[in-house]
Parts: sequence; structure tokens; C-alpha cells
Amino acid sequence: MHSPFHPDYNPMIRKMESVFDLSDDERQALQDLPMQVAVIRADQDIVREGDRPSRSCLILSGFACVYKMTAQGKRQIVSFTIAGDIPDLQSLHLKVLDNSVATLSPCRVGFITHEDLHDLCSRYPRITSAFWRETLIDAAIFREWVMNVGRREGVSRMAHVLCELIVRLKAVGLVDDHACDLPITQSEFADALGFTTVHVNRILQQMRADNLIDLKGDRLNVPDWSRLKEVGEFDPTYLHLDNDQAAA
Amino acid sequence: MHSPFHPDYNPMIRKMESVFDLSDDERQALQDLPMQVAVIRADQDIVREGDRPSRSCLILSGFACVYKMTAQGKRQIVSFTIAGDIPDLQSLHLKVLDNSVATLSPCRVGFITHEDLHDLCSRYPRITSAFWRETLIDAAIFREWVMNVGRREGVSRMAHVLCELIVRLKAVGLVDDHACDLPITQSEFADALGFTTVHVNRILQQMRADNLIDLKGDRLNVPDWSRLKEVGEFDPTYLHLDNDQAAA
DNA sequence: CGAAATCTTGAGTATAATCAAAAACGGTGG
DNA sequence: CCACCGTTTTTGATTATACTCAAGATTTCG
Repeated sequence: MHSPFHPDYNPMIRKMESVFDLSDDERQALQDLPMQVAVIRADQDIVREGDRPSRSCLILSGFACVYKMTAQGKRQIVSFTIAGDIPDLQSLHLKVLDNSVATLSPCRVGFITHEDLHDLCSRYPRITSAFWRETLIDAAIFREWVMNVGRREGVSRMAHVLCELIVRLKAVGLVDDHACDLPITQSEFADALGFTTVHVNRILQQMRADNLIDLKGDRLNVPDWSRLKEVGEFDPTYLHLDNDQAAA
Repeated sequence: MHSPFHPDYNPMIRKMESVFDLSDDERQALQDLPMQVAVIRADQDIVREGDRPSRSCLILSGFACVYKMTAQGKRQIVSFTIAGDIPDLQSLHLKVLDNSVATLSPCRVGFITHEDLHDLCSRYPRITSAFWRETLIDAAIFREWVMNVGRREGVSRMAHVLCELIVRLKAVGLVDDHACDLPITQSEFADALGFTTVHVNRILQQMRADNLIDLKGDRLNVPDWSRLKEVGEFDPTYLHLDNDQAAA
């Protein structure tokens, strides 16, 4: 579609086009952006807290996460990242990384130098805006997570994160009929929700018993989407998807 | 200092200059930015979740906060904002606000139209970068708060937020010798930390008993800064202050 | 001085953590 | 195809952190 060479070459461009009307020039410039592609196996750090990277990473496929560690060695995942996301885009303007990014499943990752990104931004102000906007949505997700972890408990907290994942995955075409791949372990959910693995396990059992979710292995199915949204108090406004096909 | 008319007219410019070398043109353009100034009393919403604002607000003096409400009516404060901050700068690129901003103390607030901000950015790309950077630091603070609320408990969680406040206040010159004004109630701390008011009260008593803080009324004094940092596991990297005078 | 807001206290309860071990699963190699 | 290994999930019992409810003390401010 967007690249003459590879049908779904660049999910970032697709994401941008769902909000923005790119001119031919702008689209071409994005497609011409040099990118070093690597395949990275599961559970590997892509970048680490303290790094001073000279490039950013675009997730082309697979699941990754942004996380931080407390001084006591506890991990907190602060967001999940999926195809089309650039989890360390902030390093374009903040020299030192204050978080790490790790794969959760095998990932295809495209590395783009800051130099090339800066060139692109200086030539196309609307692309600057689009990138800026992406980082603002990341911030909105962090805000929502603060509330989720601070003010929701057990089942509700888990339901909310699942709702977010489904809506975001749907926006990039990775959900079929309320079912999707979800290669996230209970221990990883625990690190995202501020729980222990044991507690996540008990929450999931309860949700299965209530027929809220059908989660087995890497596969999630949602039998009753509106009930899951209700339990998770989920309102997708904060994802700023604009084309509301995904928010339904 | 920065304005010929009013000695500390615009703390935003001071903040920017602590990181960036502004040209005379750029500084002048910032000073000429039209701004409607209002004085707002304590505990008032400045903007509300769901608003579609056509301007952003610069906190000139006083304390405010960014907050969200759960469907069940619980409040979560996701960050404190102080002089020099523009807590809703994201509305420049995200049409609908996904959070509210409220005063905690009486505040002087400057409203700047998005039109003027867009003009400024289109004429001065480096100012675009500076604003973008500000929003990226906001995001870094949200990330840190997710970790704080998700993975630290009691005294440690409270200590961390106090450390952040002190370092940020010091960066804008509002700390004298590890003491500062802090017009934040225990109930507001509770909403920021994901605790109840009662629990915050007990935490503060414990911290006072341990001589970690001297907090009475609106005044905070820190007898032993390095111990408070240690208890709160505080590392200021995520604030990206760059001129590290404040981080000491 | 008096009313409202804020802070404090106590007792009982709930949610989630901890620790330890067993069961189930998924992939690998013989 | 099956046995084996490491990972992930599950279970049970106990403990800890934080919540709830309710009331009383103190502070703030008009």
C-alpha cells in the first residue's frame, strides 16, 4: 500500500495517515527514511536506562514494553508498545534515557538515526507536528496508567489494561472479532499493573470465571466487549485515535 | 531580567534559558507573546477533561495539579505543576483534553492562544523543539509516577514525591536552604500517591518521627536531604534539568 | 469568635504481598 | 513421538500494607 516495495512495510506511516492527510512529498520522505532493520528475540533490552542513543527504534512487528527499575530492583512496566510505535522517540530531544525498552515477543525493529529524523522534521514541519503528537499520546497513556495503578484495584485494573491493548491493536489491524495475539506473561502483567504474579493469576482466574475474558497461552478472546469496558471503566478518549472506527 | 518591564515576568522563559541558548530574536519573540493574565483562587479548575481549548495556560506563580477522575469518582493527581510550567501544552496538538488542571493555591495564570503558539513555532523551529522538549519531560515525570505508585510503598512513595517537588522548586528558585512553601493538603497528597488521607497522615507522622521532614502548615523543611533522597530512592535524571546545579 | 476545612486517632476489615511448592505447558532433542 | 528441561501457571497458608468508618482535635480564615 504505502510502499511500492513491501505491502505493510511501515506501520508508523499507516498510523500517521489515520490521523493526518500526508502530501505525496511527505509520504515519500517518510518512506525514504533510512532504517536499519533488525530481528530481536523475546526478552531482550533494545535500549537501556542511562543510554545516550543516537537513533530511535520503530517497532515493526511484535510486542515490546517500556520499563523502569526501582533502586530495590523491582520492575515497573510503564507502557506496552506495538507495531507502529517508536517507544524512545523522546531521545530525539532528551539526551539521557530515563527508561529501558525491552521486547516481550520476537520483534522486527527499525532503527532510525536522530540525524535523519531531525533532517526530516526541518524539511517537513507537519511531520514534526505528527511526531510531537505521537509523544503527546504516549504521555496521555502514562497519565492514564498513573490513574489505573493509583485508583483501580484487582479485576478493574487488569480489565483496563486489556481494553487499552485491544483498542490499540485494533487500530493497527491486529484484532479479529475481539480476539488477538497477546504474548504477555502473567509476570509481565504484574510488572505493568503494580501487582505480584500470584495476584495477577488470581485476578485472571476470577475474570475467566466471570466469563470476562478467554485468555489461554498467547491468545486473548473477549466474549463481551462492552462488559469488559464497563468493568475496566474504559474510555478510549485518552488514546486520541480520532478516526473513531477503532474506539467502538 | 528577561523582560525590560517586569523583573520576573515570565518564568517559562527563564526555564527555557536554563537549557537553551536563546538568540535575541527568540527571546524577544517569547517576551512579545500575547498573554492574558488572570489570578485564580485556590481549588478551582483551570481547564477540564473533555474541553477543546483554543489556548494553553502558563502557571506564573502558585501551585496547581493535573488530575483525572475514575468512573467511580476517585481522583488521581498525575502531576504537580509550578511556576514556569504549561500543564496543558499538549492541547496544542491533541484536540480533546484527557485530564483536568486545577489550582492548589491561589495562582497567577497566563493564557496564550494556540494560534499565537503555532505562529511562534512556525517562525522559530528551535522554540518548537524547546516546547516539544517540555512536553517530553512531562511524560518522563508521568513515567516516574507510574513506577512510584506501582512499586513503592508508604514512606518511600511519599519521600519520592517530596524530593521531586523540592528539586523542581529549586530549579525555579523557590527553595531556600532545603525549605520551601508547599501549600498541598494531606488529602491532595493522598490523591497524588494513590493513598487515602488517613494513610498519608500516618506516613507523615512516621516521617516526622524519623526526622525525615519538618512539615507544618504550608511550610516544608528538609533536615537531611541525602537521607530523604535515599528513602525515596530519588534520582533526578528523569527531570532532565541539564544544568545540574539543581540536582545536587 | 465561630464555622469550615484540615488533621488526627482508634478499631475493624480488605486487598494484596510473601513464601513455598506443585502442576501444567512449551519447546527441544533423541 | 516421547522424554526432558525450563518457564509459566496454579495452589495454599500466612502476613502486611493500606482502606473504611466514625469521631474528636486542631487550624485557618472571614
